[in-house]
Amino acid sequence: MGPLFVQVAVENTVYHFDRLFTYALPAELEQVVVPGMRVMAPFGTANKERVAMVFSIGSTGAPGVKPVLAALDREAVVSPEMLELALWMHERYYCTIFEAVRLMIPAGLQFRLKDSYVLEAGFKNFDRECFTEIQWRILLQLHTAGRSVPFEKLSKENGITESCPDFAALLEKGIVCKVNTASGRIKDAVSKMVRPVSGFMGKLTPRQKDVYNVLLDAGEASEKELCYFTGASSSVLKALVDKGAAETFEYEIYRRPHIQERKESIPEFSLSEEQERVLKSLIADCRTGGCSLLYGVTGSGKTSVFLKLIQFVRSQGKAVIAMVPEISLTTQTIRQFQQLFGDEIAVFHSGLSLGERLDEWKRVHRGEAQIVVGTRSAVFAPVQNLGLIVIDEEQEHTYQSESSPRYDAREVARYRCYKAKALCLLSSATPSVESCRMAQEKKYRFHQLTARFGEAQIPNVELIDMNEETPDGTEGGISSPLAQALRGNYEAGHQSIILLNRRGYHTFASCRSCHEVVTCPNCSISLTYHSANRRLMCHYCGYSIPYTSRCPSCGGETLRFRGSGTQQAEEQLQEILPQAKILRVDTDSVSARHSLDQKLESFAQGEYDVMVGTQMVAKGLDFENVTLVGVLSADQALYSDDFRSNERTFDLLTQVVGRAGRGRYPGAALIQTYAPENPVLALAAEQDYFSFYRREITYRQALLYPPFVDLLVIGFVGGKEGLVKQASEQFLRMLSELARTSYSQLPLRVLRPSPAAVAKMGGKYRYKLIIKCRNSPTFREMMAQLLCSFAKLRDFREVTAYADSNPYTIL
DNA sequence: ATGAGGAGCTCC
DNA sequence: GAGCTCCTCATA
Repeated sequence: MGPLFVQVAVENTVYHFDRLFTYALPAELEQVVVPGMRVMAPFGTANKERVAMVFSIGSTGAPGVKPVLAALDREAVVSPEMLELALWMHERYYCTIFEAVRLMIPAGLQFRLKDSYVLEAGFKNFDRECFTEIQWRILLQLHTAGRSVPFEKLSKENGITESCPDFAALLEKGIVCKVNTASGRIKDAVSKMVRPVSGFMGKLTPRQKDVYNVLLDAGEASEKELCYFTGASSSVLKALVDKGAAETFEYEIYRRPHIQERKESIPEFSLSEEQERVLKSLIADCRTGGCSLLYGVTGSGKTSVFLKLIQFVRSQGKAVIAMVPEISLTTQTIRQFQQLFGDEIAVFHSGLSLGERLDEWKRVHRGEAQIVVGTRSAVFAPVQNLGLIVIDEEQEHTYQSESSPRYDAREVARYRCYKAKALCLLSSATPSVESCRMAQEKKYRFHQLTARFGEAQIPNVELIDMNEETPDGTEGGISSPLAQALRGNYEAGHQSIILLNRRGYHTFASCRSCHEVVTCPNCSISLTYHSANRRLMCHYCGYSIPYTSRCPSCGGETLRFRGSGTQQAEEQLQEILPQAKILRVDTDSVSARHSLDQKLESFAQGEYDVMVGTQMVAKGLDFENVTLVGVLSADQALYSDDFRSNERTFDLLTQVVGRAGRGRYPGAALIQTYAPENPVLALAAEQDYFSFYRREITYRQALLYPPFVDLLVIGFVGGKEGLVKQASEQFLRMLSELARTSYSQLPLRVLRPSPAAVAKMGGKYRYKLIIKCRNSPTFREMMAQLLCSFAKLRDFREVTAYADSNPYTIL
């Protein structure tokens, strides 16, 4: 057998030179290293130690390549299928391979490389005279530690830097050595257990004897339990162990996310005839794999159908991933899932602690949990033998990552399903235009649920023309028909939901005399008033100033904040319904992790009469006593200059209207608007998805938008505006050149570069370049080449270019 | 002669 | 992006 080599993805590379690198595998690691395991590898001319993921092991490799230094895992942490997925993502999303790999490893398992220092092994010369004060302190600290100490700690406690003369001298003489430590891993949670040593004949005190007998009886117990049951202190246990009457061992436990038990249990559910029919066809789809789209009006019981489908898939011994768009929806969903599947469920979302996340990941990795429920990141769950991925409310933009790697969880899901011959099920009451088009073209199978489940009726929707309402001085007020409806509903003992469209409802501050709006100096957006701290704050960078009536622009005492946030809406509602209990739900009021769950739970229990909030209240919630929904202003989303604004408005209104009348009482919805003639609003009021789709698809075709083209946005970011602008122009020239020569066969349309909607963010200027294209492998090859050659241009070092494929918004 | 600083290149 | 080498140019 000749020498072996490994192909690895190295961390902290940059896209333009990222690829799999080959290292020699030393003989002592041959039996240890497998693909999917991380290793330590020297990288670059300085041989800086970097974490690297092993992709493959083979016998080909140039002689003289550097050797891998050590294995960092005891077993593979990423499966071969997931490694393949990482390469696919690298090609598809213009990210580095390791960035893609990182998504597949829980944060608790990720290494943070830290520079640490140790005392030289044979160091004996503790002569105070030879060292300065600071050096002496460092020596003592390292000596007492007896192991490596992170530089951070040394620096904080001794006030040194890596290049300061005292410290540099110690390094120079080799008295102190630099070592790289991989840290930041979360420890396994262990429970300390005790078991008796049978046939123990030694002497014990009465107390000890007592505990020993309990232990003999129980066989084994955790230290905690044993102390609790016997009332003994831990020193009694320790004495037992010391005398040899008992021994301790460790038992790995899992940190499980805590799900509140609902007081009454959900009754066993049965399916309607229509649901039964859809379930049958979905079961048939599972055999073929591919993609299916389930369209079901709000309240038609899509979830019940999934649950039955998942039961089927599990009965075939296959694993399931179920995704929901938001954390706030996971609690309701998980509760339902747990009723049916118990511990087979693992939860994946960002609301968990690092320890919980790690442990849920481990349960899936080890095959102990085979149903994963979670948000976008759940698509990377390490399930084996995948049978089904369900994507609920598939049109939601939360399935797209807004930071690098800018992946789309739906595309990743499709890829995983395709590879595993599993079914990818997209579900929605308002499918994205793209998905519906796929169904229309028979690329996805299509199923629909047209009736609300049980006695529930589609709510009656009315548009209220706000132009006819007498304005009472405040913006976004509550019209008299809505106020009347609220009173009626309150008196009937039912609950109401009021939606405020956050977009355009910013409580920005503007000056009455000079009409200037207060904006962030780092980001080109207006500051928002927060009543909690009475400050004007920037949503992008966190910049804030105290709110006063003094205008920063003209200096007059005429600054006022305007617009109607949830708080003002809450106050107005309270005026209309003085007796009612009102629940406000927005990002300000639910910042604490569990408070949203608690609030929703008390709303479900009927402790509140009205819920008012932003998009959060629009989606997925299911309260059977809600019979009235009011939308304070439907217009804002319509007038943003984004090709998806109609779709967003239709989706939002349909969803929120769908919250009403889900139980046995009929529901109603009132939508306030200044543009009552707008056809999108009329279609949403009628809950007529297919007419909306037909209208929208025509518009998309006419203006050449997805799904008729793919969009690729190239973003340019840098500190100097002129340079960023020039960079985008240079990029355009390079693109035109390539498109004319080597890639002349590619269909392509490029829009002129322009400043991004938020042209300045965090003090950096941003430009964008929109490319309408077919996202083919050849196109991606061209873009990869372009991004690489652009990165090498010296003139634009200070500008970074990145690509964002099919972004949800192109603002 | 000397060394600071910029350009250019590679990273296995 | 980081770190290396090589080159140039100002300076004594």
